[in-house]
Amino acid sequence: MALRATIILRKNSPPFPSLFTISTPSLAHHLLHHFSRPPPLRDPAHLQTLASALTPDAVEAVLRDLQSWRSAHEFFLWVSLQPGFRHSCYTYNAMASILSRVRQPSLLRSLLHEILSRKCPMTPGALGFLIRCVGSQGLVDEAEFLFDHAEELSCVPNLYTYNCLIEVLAKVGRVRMVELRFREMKNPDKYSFTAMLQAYCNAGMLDHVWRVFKELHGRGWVDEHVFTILVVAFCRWGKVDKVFELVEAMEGLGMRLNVKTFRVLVHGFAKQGSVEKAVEMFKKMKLAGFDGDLRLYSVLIEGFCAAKAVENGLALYREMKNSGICPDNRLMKMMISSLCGAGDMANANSLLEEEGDKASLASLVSLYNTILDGMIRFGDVERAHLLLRSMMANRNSLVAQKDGDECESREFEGAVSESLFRIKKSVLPNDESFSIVLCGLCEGDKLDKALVLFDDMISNACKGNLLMHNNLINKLCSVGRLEESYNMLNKMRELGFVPTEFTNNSIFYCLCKRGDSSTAIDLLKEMRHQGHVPWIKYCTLMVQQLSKQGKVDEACSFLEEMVQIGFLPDMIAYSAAIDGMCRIGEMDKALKVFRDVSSSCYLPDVVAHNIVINGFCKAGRLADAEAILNEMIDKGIVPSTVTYNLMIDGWCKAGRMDKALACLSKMNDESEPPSVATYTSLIDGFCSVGRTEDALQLWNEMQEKGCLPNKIAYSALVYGLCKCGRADVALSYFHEMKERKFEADASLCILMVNCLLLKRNLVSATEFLKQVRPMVESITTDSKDYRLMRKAVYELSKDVISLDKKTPLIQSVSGVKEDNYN
DNA sequence: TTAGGGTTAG
Repeated sequence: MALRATIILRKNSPPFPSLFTISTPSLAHHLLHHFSRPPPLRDPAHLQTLASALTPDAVEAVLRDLQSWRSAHEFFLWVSLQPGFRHSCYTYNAMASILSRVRQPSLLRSLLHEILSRKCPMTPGALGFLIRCVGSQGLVDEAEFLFDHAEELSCVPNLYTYNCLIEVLAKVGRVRMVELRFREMKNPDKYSFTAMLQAYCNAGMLDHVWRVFKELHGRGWVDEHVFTILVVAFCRWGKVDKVFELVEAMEGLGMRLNVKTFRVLVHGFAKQGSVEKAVEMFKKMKLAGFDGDLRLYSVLIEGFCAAKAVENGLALYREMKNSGICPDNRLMKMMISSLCGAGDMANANSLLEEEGDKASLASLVSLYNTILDGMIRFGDVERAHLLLRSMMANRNSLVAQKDGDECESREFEGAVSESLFRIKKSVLPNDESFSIVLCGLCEGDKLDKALVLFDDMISNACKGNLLMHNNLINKLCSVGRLEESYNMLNKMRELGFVPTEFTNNSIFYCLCKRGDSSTAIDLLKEMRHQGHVPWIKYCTLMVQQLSKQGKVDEACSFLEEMVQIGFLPDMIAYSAAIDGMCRIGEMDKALKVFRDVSSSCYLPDVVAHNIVINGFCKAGRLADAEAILNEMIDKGIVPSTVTYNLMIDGWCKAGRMDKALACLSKMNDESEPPSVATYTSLIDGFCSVGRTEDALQLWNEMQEKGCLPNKIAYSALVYGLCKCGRADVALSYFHEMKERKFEADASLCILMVNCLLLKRNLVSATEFLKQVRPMVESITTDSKDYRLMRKAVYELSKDVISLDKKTPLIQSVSGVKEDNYN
């Protein structure tokens, strides 16, 4: 390195001698002096002089010593422009090393380009070094390219060059390429095998990992690095026990992990939820003589908190503090949040007491906000509300003392002792505090309290946040308080918040629930303008509500207007409209909409077809219903159980049991399992035509197939048997129904009573009448049930059976003449 | 912050 350069200086350029030789360190020193300062402060004449003496060694030294990478790069470019200077592989590598350290892959790429285009001769070692730099920045293809073009750089790669390349390939898991290069190598060494191991670990190829490990072991090449690769890989795969096994094996061999690996393992286990194991590893780390720091403690404490073992987290927190490490705001928030979330307000409070004084005012308020949030998550919104109120009281107290000694830093007990927290005098609630509690109140269905708090918030000169306003509006809308939600919308705008898609959709919901289509259309226009999209399910709600109110045409117009505005309703919304028309018997209109929608926008699905089939069945137009069924099969839409149920019910109601049974067997053929509704329709159908035995056979078949009867099925059977005069069989099923905890309706009981009377089973009839008594109030005087009831009471009153005369209905029917009700 | 809204039996 004792190179000397001769520099011929211009005349009159003091303080430098006119002619002298300069050593490399001195040259480097002068260059460093210039390039460490901004360009305007450099002496161009002097630089020019220095330029003529440049040597690669000096350049390398300057690059190494310049503090800033930008200056280094600037120097490098300057050097490249100097006539007569040629970079060596070492100056290139010095620059490459800097660029990879500061993560500048694109500059690194240009550097490679230059090296290759200038065909800079490289030694195998230099090429290996360069490949490492390039690979570390993820430029794997470039690394391979360099290797493959070694010849152009007058380089014959040696074992080291190969190892550098396969390490790069291994790190990114390019196993096949590693294997290929490995096979090309003549005498792979320890490093080559280690790179292979790394490759298999990164690719998760466990069998290969063990194979290579055995190979390394057999050659006596297993070292700490090899173990570390394995341990980190097993940690990543969540194989905690294996990691411990390996670490113990290392200990047995007198090896130990380095601190970085320990940290990786502790972090890894904690993040994977094995916090106990993380702590065990942490203990090993401390035994190995390494200390924990805030980050490591934080990740462990967080692990405990996430595992709902807050008390362990707290113990570790204490240990950390005892070892002299102070928590940061993030850890404090996590601890306080977890303690509150677990309901441990006392410890949350102590933590705040211990650290609160050290925190800045902003941090302190954010800690209080964490408490508010934690209380709400614990389900104690009331306590959070009280705490917030105590914080608000601080402001009032400050105002009252304005001219007094407000610098006094005393604390006073929170206004409400149940909040358990001492409120530091300086703490005032901010927008976040109000938002947290207001959202909590909304969530807890305490809307009116939230509204009062909102007004108080405004008096406290706070304005909350957007989420809070949205929640308030959403809550108001969900309980139908539309006017108030409009007021809130105005207030939110005045406070500078811009309503979002969520805000508008909350209002849209309310309008749909009310069936107010014209206002909803206005809102949709506005939303379109603002680029907001309506939640399509509310459109369906609008259609349903309008249909319920008998305004099917309005529902259709609403959908049409939506299209005009530019929002296309989906098939579900159209289906709801079609269903509305079917239910008022407007089958032809319904069919037209069904056809229009099919031809213009959607392929109707099974449910849409079912709706039309249902419409036709209920209108008694079974042939039309069947035509729709065939049409859907032709379209390739598979009928569902509901489809067949609708057809079966239609045929049963028309007394066509043959057709209904044919449908049932089709269901079995097409493996659409019959449901309890299928059997109920059939049982009802058989009873209606007097075929009670067939009905009972189906009843058994249903249960054999694992289909359990429900209340409707029982009612249908009992009703049918009564109608056919089989009171005793009906009675046994009625009892079974009650045993299975299905409550019979009043109609069924009354029917049962009359049926028993017909059979002169007066004792049972009386029992039943008593059962009906609690339901009497719900029977209207103009109903069939009422007439049947009167008839039953009259029949019974003719016999000497004690009746409770107190019941108004029974009183009213007592003494009624038979021809009055017949 | 929001994913589920339309069809069947007594």
